[in-house]
Amino acid sequence: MGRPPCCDKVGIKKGPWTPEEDIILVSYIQEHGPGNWRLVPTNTGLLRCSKSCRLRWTNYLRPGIKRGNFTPHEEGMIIHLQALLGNKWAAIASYLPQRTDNDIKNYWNTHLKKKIKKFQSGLDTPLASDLTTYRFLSTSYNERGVDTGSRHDSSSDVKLTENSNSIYASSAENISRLLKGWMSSPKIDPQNNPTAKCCEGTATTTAESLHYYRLKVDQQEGNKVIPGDEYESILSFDQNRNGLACDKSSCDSSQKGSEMSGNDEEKVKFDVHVQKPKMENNPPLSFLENWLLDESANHEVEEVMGLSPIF
DNA sequence: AATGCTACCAACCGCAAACGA
DNA sequence: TTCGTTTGCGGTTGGTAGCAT
Repeated sequence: MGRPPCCDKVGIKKGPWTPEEDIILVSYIQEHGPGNWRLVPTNTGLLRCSKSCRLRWTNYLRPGIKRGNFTPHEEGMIIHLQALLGNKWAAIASYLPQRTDNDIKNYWNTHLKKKIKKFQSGLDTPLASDLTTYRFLSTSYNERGVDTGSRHDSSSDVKLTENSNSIYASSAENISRLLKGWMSSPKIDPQNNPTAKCCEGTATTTAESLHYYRLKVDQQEGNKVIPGDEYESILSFDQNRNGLACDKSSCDSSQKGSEMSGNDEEKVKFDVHVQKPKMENNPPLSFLENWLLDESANHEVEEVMGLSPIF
């Protein structure tokens, strides 16, 4: 027999909160501050359990909460963060300070999951109003091993790269930057670390807490993320260097490239398996904050939170 | 107008981590 | 170190509004 639920006590009210209850709770918290939730029902006379009081405050009454009407930018951030972090709603919410984890979770379950499903099945065509979201769908899903066919190259990203005013970089650039940040400094110097010249790619999250990186090394165009390509070699995360490591032969683009393509354009495809860095030593996702801020660096907040000027 | 279906979201539940004695 | 309590988190549920038939 486990611990009885806190809300099973006799006389404890359940269900939607009334405005009167809200006022009582807010008044109490204004006076005493949030916390010590166990005392809240006792001191206020509310017939609610402490848990319910805390939830009501954090998800609804707390100041600074923005409700409803998720902007395309917010949608994009949620999609992207979900792809990186999984269903860590609290962590995702920390990057959207005006939104609660519950709100984000609800929005994901009711809107975004469907959008992604549609997108993956190829049934949906990105509309102008949805372009920002689709941008993130591309970066977050197309390169993670999900079979998305050729949509990545032919649809949203084509439009993106056509417009230099885009507030976001292309998928490949974004992911490359994300990865750089994820890997964290010190950055490996390719000159001194010949085995590390392919340390850029795309990140996805898997159930095994591994991050799979797939990239194409192209001597003409530089490193590029490519979706849906074959894996050619495996690289691992080097904890000591805080970067990717691989054997030199598998990184030898000329050798591999000629084997693979047999033409002048030498390309090597890598699949990079990277162990997730330890969180306690590596502040989680601080790079993402920087990245998100950087993405909007040339734009007013209102502009970024609304539609991109390309629309 | 009545009924059924779907989407949405506030709130609940259970688990686990954090905290403190 | 142990154990009880508190807090935080993520999954799920249930009520309700809106729409279709």
